[in-house]
Amino acid sequence: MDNLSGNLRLLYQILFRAYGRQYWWPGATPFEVMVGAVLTQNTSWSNVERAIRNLDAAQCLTAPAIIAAHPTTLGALLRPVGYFNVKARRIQNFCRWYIARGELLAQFPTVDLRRELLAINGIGPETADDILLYALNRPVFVIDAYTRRLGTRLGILRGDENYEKLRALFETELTPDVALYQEYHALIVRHGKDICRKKHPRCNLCVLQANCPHNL
DNA sequence: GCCCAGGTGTTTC
DNA sequence: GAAACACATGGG
Repeated sequence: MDNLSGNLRLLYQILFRAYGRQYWWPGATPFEVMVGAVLTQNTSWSNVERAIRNLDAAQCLTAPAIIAAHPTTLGALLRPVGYFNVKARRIQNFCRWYIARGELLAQFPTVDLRRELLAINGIGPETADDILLYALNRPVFVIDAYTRRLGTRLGILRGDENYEKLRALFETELTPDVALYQEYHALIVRHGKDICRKKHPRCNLCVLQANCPHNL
């Protein structure tokens, strides 16, 4: 576990060389990014895109419209993302907070925003950090299942660390750089989608480096 | 037909 | 407190 800083930086370089820039988050506006962050919970992004198109087509891609919509109507638009009844409630909860915060949002300190986001029913640590990093451009490192899996397979992590522990790990070892955090998380997800778990059950480096021990 | 996906909240032991 | 369960669609 020594020289972790070096490991995390090296991993970033390897991923960047393998995949290049990812142009994340896919979303036209910050608000759309926030909505997408809630909708993508345990759901593939292609399904989220359908739901966002539905919202847009129904003139329902604004916070006031989402709040005003009947939960059943909203649920029908969200059908493609799965858990649509749950997520209808969740984005309404989020939008009520978003409206209440109003223009002052951009000026709030990151720690305060994070605490408030986590207090919303339906916003957990990953969703909160997606919103902070990709919609509000705050230097918060996003941890997800791909991050855990990759770190575990590379032997950098044990795998059972809790969310805050992992976030602290990355944020301590990397300089607080929004562009770096945005790109790093995007690369981890890209790699996670790219590798086939059945072909590479043990090691994620195989597909990145020809000199990985498993390829020798 | 079965497993998984850019999680989170509630219920149960 | 941890562990199990509920939420639900679309793609491989």
